[in-house]
Order: sequence, then structure tokens, then C-alpha cells
Amino acid sequence: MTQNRTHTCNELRLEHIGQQVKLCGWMENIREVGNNFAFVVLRDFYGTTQVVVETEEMMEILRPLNKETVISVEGTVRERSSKNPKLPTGEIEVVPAKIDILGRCRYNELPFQINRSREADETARLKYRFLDLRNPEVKSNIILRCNVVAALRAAMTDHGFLEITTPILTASSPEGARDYLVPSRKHPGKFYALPQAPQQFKQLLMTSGFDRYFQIAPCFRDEDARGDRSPGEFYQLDMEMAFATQDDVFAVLEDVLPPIFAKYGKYNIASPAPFRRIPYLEALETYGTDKPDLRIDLTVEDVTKLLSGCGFGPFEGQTVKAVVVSGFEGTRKQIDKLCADVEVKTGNKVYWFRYDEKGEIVGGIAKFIQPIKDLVVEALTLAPGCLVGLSAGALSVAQKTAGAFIKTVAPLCPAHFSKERYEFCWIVDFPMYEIGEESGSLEFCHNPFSMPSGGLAVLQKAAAGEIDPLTITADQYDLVCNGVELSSGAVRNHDPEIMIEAFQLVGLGEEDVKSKFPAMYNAFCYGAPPHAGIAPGVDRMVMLLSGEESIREIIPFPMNKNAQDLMMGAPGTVEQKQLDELHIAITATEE
RNA sequence: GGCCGAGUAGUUCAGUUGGUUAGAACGCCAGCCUGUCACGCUGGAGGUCGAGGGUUCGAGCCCCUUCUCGGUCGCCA
Repeated sequence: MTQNRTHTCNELRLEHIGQQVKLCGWMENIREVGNNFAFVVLRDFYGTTQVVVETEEMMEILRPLNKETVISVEGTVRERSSKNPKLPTGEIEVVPAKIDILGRCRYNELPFQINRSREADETARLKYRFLDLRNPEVKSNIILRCNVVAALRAAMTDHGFLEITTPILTASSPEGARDYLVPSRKHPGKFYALPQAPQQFKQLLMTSGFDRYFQIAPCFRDEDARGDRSPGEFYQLDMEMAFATQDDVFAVLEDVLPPIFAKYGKYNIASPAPFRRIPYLEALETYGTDKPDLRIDLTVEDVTKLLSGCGFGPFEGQTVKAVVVSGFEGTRKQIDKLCADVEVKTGNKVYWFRYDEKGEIVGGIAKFIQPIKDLVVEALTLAPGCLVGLSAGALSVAQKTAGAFIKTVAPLCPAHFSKERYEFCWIVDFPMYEIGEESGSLEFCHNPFSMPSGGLAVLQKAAAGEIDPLTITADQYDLVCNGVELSSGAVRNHDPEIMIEAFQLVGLGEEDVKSKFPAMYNAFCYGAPPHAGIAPGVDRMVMLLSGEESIREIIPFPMNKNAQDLMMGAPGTVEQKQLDELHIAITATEE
């Protein structure tokens, strides 16, 4: 009995009455109800158990102890005389014969109260994350994450995928995000980089003949944080399949994800396979975004012809988009707030009018709509009692603003927003090229690894001027769930000739391909299989499943917005000797 | 880097038009309490109002600078 606990703090029930047991845990609370009488709540990973201290001998041990001290309690299980039906162990209590102190908590005041840590200041929580994680509510997200990762591993393995780890110390990649660099001791002036993704390695694995690869892969990008984007590092369910088409990749994730979302998610309904597939341009036109939330049944309609000449100044010569919200019951105040919110979010104004219960056009820009009322009612098939949101500007501005309007108005209209579910969709047919905003010339729209739809022939037509390169799409796709972009993937360009042709369209050549992606280009010259893959973000998936709004809630030891680990003190200074070994000279410091 | 918001007790917050000794709740400490379970009751300690400067007879409050945190945009093939 002196060595190990016999039970956890969530195990004892009526059936254990009379047994001698040993429990270990943290003293979560002490309720003294008399001179020689106190209740101690003992907490471990599994739950809590009440310990009753009713002798002077035990009280003497207990009195000097602060909450959160770790103790072991040996004693007898007894039926409570007043039971607590709210607790799984609420029918019993343990009467101690022996209490040992295993780890004393030296402080009688903590940075925050454990069971209310979620209300505490973010900085304090991060600095004392080990205390924050004692809070069962905080801990549960980490447990959820473990379960989800385990389920993903099991499902991928079931589908014949091998988990293969790829290097963490690798070479800097020329495109994409800022790299985290690691100086080389043995090679002065040279650096490793932490991988932004295992992209090239997984493609090399395909070239090596591995048929189905996956990895819960750490990825490192030195970019600024967001609410749903942790700075520095994040995890992806990275996968790649040889001899695979877009449909093959879709089939795997359509099989793997819905059961996991339904089982572990806050909502237990997930859209079944096949997920809806929406071409990129159609998504922008219909939903005003390339990551639509399909739980919302509101869409954007083009009303340029109908309204650009209605006499309302901001519509003149612009693209005008409308969103019809039928059965809108919000107040005028809500409409004003709604429009203000969208304006803040997008930087563009939203206009509106209502087609009220009496069939009158009222509110907002009603004055301009009134004269063409019948046309508008017919074109938008308006029913009495609806709100119409309008946006105007260049095509993409009008689309984006209408999309933001949909997202903002949805929470006000339960009839249009079936919230308690997971709705997946694929965004497909991304354009291969775009005109760069800064350069004004043709650039890769997303990444140069994707196979252009139609392959070499299409690229050659574009090079010959027979088609506009901007019309070329790539076999590239995004996975979107509830308005959150979970992932990008693509059928890869595995053909050196097609790679060179694709690069030539943006004014680069064979030498650029070779110098930017030497290993991959070289490997592809030795016989590469067609292959395709995708890499859904694990952190974002867990956020969706837990319903948390901050990414920090689902990471065991998160960094703050400024990429600092306040608990460990990273980044930190290092000794001069270390710098010397690495041939590094510091040219600027903080403070 | 731009913009928005916040910073007052260990914690979460209030603090009116600039005016007496800066308050509450939780936590902590002490006392009382033999069935609590957000225990209860009584009392107590605890403050560089983020920092610096300015205006004023007088600043938590107004002005300027600055730091920190959060959100957002840029950025994230």
C-alpha cells in the first residue's frame, strides 16, 4: 500500500464500500466545517473524490497544506450520509488513516483559480500553462486532440497508408512563407530550414515507389498569428497517393473525416460522401467567398443589370450583388449593426432595403428601389417580410462584401442557418495563373507543383497565344468545412517537361525549375508516377470539433500572438560560446 | 508594419462632469461552525491605477510619448 494507488479519483462507487484504498491527487478544495472536520476534494486526471478528515491527527497534517498540493490518501471507502448526485463519485467518500505529502504546493495564492482559469488573463494562462491544464475544461480539449489524432492515424492506416516521418532539419525552400532557419555548426554561413510542409519529401516518396503515404506532420512558418493560426508551428494530416486522381484523394477523405467529425465533434452530424464540389469561380459568384459555410442557405445574386441604373450613385457603373434574406425578423437596430460590422470587416459599404409584410419597399435605399418595385420583386422573387442586402464595386469587391454580409447576417436568422452540423465541400478548378498585383504580370496563382488541367497541350496552346493563360485551371482543390479552409491539395505536376512549360509561361525557365526544386526535378527525371495529395490542418480540425474560437485552446503548449513561449522563455538569448560555434554575429537586439 | 480594443488588489472587474481615505466579487489570512460539495457566518490583510512626461489648485479619469496583451488587415506557394 505504500507504493501505488489502488484506484483513480473517478473509480470508487457504492460497491467499494468498506474497502481499503489508496488514492493520489491534487487537493482541489478544502471545506472546513468544524474544528476537527473537513472535506477535501482530491483531483487526478480521471476525476475527483471526496476525502473526509474527521480526526485531530489528520487535521494536523492537513492544516498547513495549501490547495493544489499533491497527496496520497490511504483509507476506507464509506457511504456518504449526504450524497451528491452531480458527481460520479458522489455516493461515497474516503476516510483516511494515512495522508502523505507527495508534492507540496508552496504558494497559497495561485496566479488564477484552477477551475476558473479560462476567465484569467491570457498571458498568465500561457506563463502558467501547467496550472491552466489542470482545469478539466482546458484539459478536455487536449484529450480531444489526442483522440482525433489517434482516430486519424487508425483510419489512414486502415486505408493502406504508411506513416513515414520526414526531416525536421532540411533545406530552405525558395517560395512560400518565411522560413525558420537553423545555423549549421559544421558549415559556416550555411543554414538548415525547418520544413514549411513535407511537400517535396512526400513527392519524393512517391517517386521512390511508396504508394500511399501519410504523416501527422509538424510544419513551421515564420508568419504572424491569427485567431485560427498559431505562430511558428502547426500540424497537418499530410498525405499523398501514387497513380491517383483528384477523385481518389476525395474518396479517401470523404471516407475518413465524416465519421471522426460525427464521433468527436461538438455537433454529431457530418455531411456524407460525396461532399459538394464547387468550382472556384462559382463559389465566389454564388457565396461571395472561396470558403463557403454551407450550413447557411443564403446565396448571392447578380443584380447589376437590374440596379446599376436605378439612380443610386454608388451603384452606377459598378457590379451590384444582392443577398435576399426571406423571413427576416431583425430590428432596424440589428440591421444597422449588421451593416456596420460588414463594413468594418470588408472596408466596403452594404446597402439594404426591406420588402415588408405589407408588400412595401421600405428602409435603407428604398427610395431608389420604389420606382422599379415590380421589376425587383419579380427578378429576386421577393416574398413579403424579407431583407435585401446589396453590395457594389468591382466584381471581386462586390462578391466579397456580399459574402461577408451572408456570414454576418446568418446568426440573426435561425431559419437560414442550421448551425449544429458539419458541412464539407470541395472547392475545385482553381485558376493556375493570375496577374500579380505588384508585378502586373502573370504569376502562379497558388503553387507551381499543381498539374494544369489538360496538361502539356493546354500550356502549349497558351504559349502559342491560342488561349488566355488566365483561363487555365489546375487540378487543385481546397477542403472547406463550415466556412473554414481545412486544407489545400492537388494532383501534382510530376512531368519535368510540363513543369518547364508551366514555368516558362511566367517567364521562368528550365534553370529556374532545377535551381528551385533540385531534388524533385532531378527525381522526376528518373521516372515518376502521377500522384496527388492533400494536407488537412489538424489544429483547425480540432478547433471545429471542439467549437473553440482561439487556436490556443487546442494546443497543449501554445505560443502567444508574438510567437513567444512565455512559460519556457522562448525565444531567448544564448551564450556567446554557442554563437561562436555557429559562426553567428548578432547585429540587433530587443530593448 | 497599419487599424481597433484593453491594461485599476493574487484573479475578474466597477470607478459618474477631473474633487474627501480608489470599491465589489472571488481568492488569501484569522476566528466560529460535525455533512459540506460554488459550504456558511464574522473580521482582516492586500493598490507604483502598465511606464514616462504634460495640463491643472487637484488626474485612475484630460493631452502627448512609450510598453505589453488581444482582435483585425498586410502576410501565410
